[in-house]
Amino acid sequence: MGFPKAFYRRETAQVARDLLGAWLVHGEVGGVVVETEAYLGSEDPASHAFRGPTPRSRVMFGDPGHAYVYFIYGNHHCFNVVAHPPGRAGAVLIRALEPRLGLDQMRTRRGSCTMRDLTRGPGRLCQAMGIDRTLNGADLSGGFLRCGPLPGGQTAPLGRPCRSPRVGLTRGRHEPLRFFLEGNPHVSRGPCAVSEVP
DNA sequence: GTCAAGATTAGT
DNA sequence: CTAATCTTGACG
Repeated sequence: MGFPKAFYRRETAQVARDLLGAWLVHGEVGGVVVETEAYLGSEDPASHAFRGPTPRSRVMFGDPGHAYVYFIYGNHHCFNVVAHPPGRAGAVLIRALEPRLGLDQMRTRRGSCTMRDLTRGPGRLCQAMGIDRTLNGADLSGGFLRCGPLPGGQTAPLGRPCRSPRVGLTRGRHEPLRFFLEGNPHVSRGPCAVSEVP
């Protein structure tokens, strides 16, 4: 089971916070979310939704609880979860995962790398999980691609929720819209925590 | 049509 | 620190 739609129909930053510790699965592979970033609508100059809907950003204005996947820098995919209150736009970038399921398959896709680097960083995470643009717009509840609460039997990931500025931006750089589990080894390098979150 | 920038990564 | 690599969106 995935999260109910109402889970995604809230402030994007709140959803980004609550996605820490969530279970994400694509086919035979998956893991626990340990790092996210919120990208908002017209008020966020770093967001693809800043200048209104375009062919690419259209899904950010659409149904919460669907995937937004885009291609960047000629090599990499980034996976987002569409999340926003009614009438707005926004998505949560999944930046890092603690790998739990299908480690062999992920390793095969990623080639030679340390276990720690398997799903650390948005591009690596997509490569390991086999996520690409064909999943853009896909529903995240209960199908081949699934996002939901941590199943019983899975142990909670290490670390307390914290927040900091987002990684790799030129504009909108100061907003503390990155969320991560402080001290978790699968979190990417980035700004140190500026505050904890409940 | 043209062009610069980009929510990254691997390599020096 | 820098190159790689190609899509997107703004502008004319």
